[in-house]
Amino acid sequence: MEGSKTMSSSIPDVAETLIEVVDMRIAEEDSSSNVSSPNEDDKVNDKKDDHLKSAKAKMDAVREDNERLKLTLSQILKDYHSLKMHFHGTAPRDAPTLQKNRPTQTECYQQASLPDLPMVEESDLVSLSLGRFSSVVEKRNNNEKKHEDHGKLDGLELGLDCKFHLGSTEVMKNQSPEHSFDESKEDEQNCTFTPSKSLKNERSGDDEILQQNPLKKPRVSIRATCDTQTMNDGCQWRKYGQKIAKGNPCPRAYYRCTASSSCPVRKQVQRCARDMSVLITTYEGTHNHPLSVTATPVASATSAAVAMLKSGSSTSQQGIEVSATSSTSTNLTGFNFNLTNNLTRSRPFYFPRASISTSQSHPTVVLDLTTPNIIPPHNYKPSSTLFSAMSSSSSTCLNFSSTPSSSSLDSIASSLYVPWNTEFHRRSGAPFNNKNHVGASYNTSQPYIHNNVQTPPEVQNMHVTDKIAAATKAIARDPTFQSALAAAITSFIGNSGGNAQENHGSAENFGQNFHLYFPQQSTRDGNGCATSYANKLPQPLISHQKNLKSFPILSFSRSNSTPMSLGEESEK
DNA sequence: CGAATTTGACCGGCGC
DNA sequence: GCGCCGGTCAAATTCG
Repeated sequence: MEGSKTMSSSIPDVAETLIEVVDMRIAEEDSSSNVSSPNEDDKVNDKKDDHLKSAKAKMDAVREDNERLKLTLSQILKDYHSLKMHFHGTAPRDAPTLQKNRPTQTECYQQASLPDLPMVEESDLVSLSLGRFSSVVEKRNNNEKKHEDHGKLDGLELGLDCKFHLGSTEVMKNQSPEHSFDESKEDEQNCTFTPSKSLKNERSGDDEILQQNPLKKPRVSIRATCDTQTMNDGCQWRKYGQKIAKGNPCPRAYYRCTASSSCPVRKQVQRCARDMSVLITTYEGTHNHPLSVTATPVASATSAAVAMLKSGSSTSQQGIEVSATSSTSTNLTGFNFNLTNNLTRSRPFYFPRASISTSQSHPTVVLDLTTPNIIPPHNYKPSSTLFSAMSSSSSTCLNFSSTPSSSSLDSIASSLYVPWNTEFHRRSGAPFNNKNHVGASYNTSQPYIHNNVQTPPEVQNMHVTDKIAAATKAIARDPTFQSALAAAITSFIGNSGGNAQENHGSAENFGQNFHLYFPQQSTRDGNGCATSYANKLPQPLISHQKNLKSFPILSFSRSNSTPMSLGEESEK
């Protein structure tokens, strides 16, 4: 509210000041041009005349510019006043009711449309223009302790609202609403981040899911076979809690990023109840600090997943249905990365499925790194209808399987030849020996080993998290690949209602061949993990699958035959 | 001794 | 309104 008043007074003031400054400079130049002395010799006079002429010409040009600037300024002022009047005339109508008998949000909107309600003070405008936060404001009104911060928060909320309409994204960290809020909130709360509180105020103007789930941050859940306590993602984490969650004997650990004191990122780590070898790491929030090289891959993957979530949800009219009130799963996109290189030009490397779930009201992208890679059959034919058969589970998209088929493994083998001996693994050689992991009676002393895989020894020896990191690193480090991925997701989702083949070649501007595949069958062969995860989902989720829009699998085929090089990586 | 972890208490959301 | 549950806090404890 204070910011609104400040804005209303400062903008015209600044404009007037600018105009005055412009006039002053013109006057100064006029006076300085008249200072020339007439008592010089002819040559000097000629030169001075020329100089004067050129100076006057410049001045005329400056004058014209100034006139244009004046016109622009006056136009801006006019627009500003117009907008101000418009704002007065629409947003604040139901402000008084907030103070008394608060109506429902719908009632607020209805009242806002009434033309004959009295104008209200600007101080009331903010909270009303942020109807989504009404509950928060109300609660704060009922809370004397927090009431002191009410005005301050309102200003914050207004700023957030504007920023959302500017179209911030997860990737635009510093401009992202959640960060702008989080950081400001932390200022209020002595640098203690409390997602559950800040989440109330979070919204996304162009995100269907987030509009339907305005209270929850998007999450990215990574499922990976991992024999260590946590998956090494390159970030620094501090454990701040542990809980036994319902339905899983394994405790859920809560971590916060410690790379920056104000970093809002949280992660939850929990073993899969049905397959103890599977570690489920759920990330929430976006880092607001520079990431180390080792932290970039996973962060990029999660950011991409969140971007996918946002992009997908924004196209809900084209069929992505995500319910805010019940758990649903949207099988969004299968990523099929064809890292063709010298080793193999055969078949694409699949990342079978993308899914978005809103379990527990959190829009969540699940990246399943546990499932085997799928090789498209030789008689591979597009079939959009068959893809819907893949909608039977909640999981995944980016598949950096630890049980790859040979050819698919070969296809990324070059990107996995990484001397990836992390500090984490050196330190936690005895896996999963935390005394607090009660009920975790499985033997994790051996890495999770899959059979029937002919893999290069380097890759076989790699830990699954190393593979994840290496593969995500490969993506993160290859700008053309990243661009192609982003472009492909965007173009595909944007055209998901049409003929996907029309997208063929859309990524060629990024030096990539871009193919779309339509698998003919489900890509799970079932190490049990993904299926079990699906089984964990509430029944309504499964029943909703028939209503979900299916998407083809994307294939990114590198026209560049050079294998991706990742070997220079070294841990701190 | 400082940093990191543990763990019981607490809080808020949500369903009944 | 109550209880359950997820998530966080913060004092106590452990670790290096």
